[in-house]
Amino acid sequence: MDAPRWVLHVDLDQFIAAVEVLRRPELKGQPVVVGGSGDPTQRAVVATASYEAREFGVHSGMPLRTAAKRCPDAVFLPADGPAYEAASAQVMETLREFPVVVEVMGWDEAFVETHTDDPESVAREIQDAVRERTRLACSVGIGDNKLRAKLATGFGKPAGVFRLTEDNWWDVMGDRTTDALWGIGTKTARKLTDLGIHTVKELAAADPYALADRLGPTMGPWFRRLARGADNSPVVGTPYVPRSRSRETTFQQNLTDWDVVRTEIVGLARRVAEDVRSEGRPAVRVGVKVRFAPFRTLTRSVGLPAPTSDVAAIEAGALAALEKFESRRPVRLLGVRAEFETT
DNA sequence: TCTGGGGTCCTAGGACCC
DNA sequence: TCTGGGGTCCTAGGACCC
Repeated sequence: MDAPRWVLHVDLDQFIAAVEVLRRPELKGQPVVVGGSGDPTQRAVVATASYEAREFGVHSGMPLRTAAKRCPDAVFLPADGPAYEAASAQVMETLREFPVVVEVMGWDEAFVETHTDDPESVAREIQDAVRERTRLACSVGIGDNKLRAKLATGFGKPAGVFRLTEDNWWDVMGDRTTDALWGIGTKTARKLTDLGIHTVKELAAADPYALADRLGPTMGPWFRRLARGADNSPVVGTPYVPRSRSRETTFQQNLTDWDVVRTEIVGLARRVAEDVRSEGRPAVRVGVKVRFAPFRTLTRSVGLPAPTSDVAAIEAGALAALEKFESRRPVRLLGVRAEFETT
């Protein structure tokens, strides 16, 4: 009677590039690179590259300058946040029309929990609905939990469906390197290699005490559970409650005048204060981030005397945090962050 | 590879208190 | 005052993700 629980992970294909191609059909089939202000000589990185651009080795996170070297004929476009937000909202609205729980994970992805005997059919229906409503293609991962659904999506791209469960976990994942797991990056993978652990299978069988010793009491055992595909976290449909709000800027030319640094911090603090006000909850702590040239990043923060959404108080907090820095070396980036109370 | 912007969570050291 | 042990809070940094 009760149909089994399935988690679907819905992920738009080359989302940002796809939105751009929709409003400029002449770009279809061309290498498109979106990021920064669209000027590849600026300090900025690739937000999304179309599949055609990826053929040239261009990928997200890569400096635009590098992308331009690898693919000089690519069309470079500025990132247009509001346009992507609008497209994303349409997609999420479409998902919510199904009798499912939707957890939004970002502009271009969401988890969907459903109870059905035929998850592939639900996945296809979702793909059709999204394509019909937004003209965007998505891939869907099907899993018996969120972790497996998320990893499954990668095997379904582009525009496909893939199911990853306890049954095929070892066949699909066992021999892959540990960084194939969601939550293991290059740093952790390297530490694991030092322990003689290279593959998912090896991590799953590793000594939990050795892992805890090297990677921490929480993270060590958690990585081992990841390698087994274990995850009992729920799909959460309730609105997301942010823990912090922040603003930061990388300057095209490093700042050398500390008066200018102070002015910029005040500007960022005002923007953050606006975000705090619109959040409707007071901030309890304010932090400042400084990236000195060439690339050393330091942070300092202060607790506020009392929880507040007041612009002047947040400004004063940011300036107090800034005063904690001793170095006056050239500055590449400045950021201001406000933290809300944790409940 | 001359390395964005917006987030989350964990860890570790020192301060402080009993 | 040659000095233990445990708990908690604050702060900075690191890793990861989209």
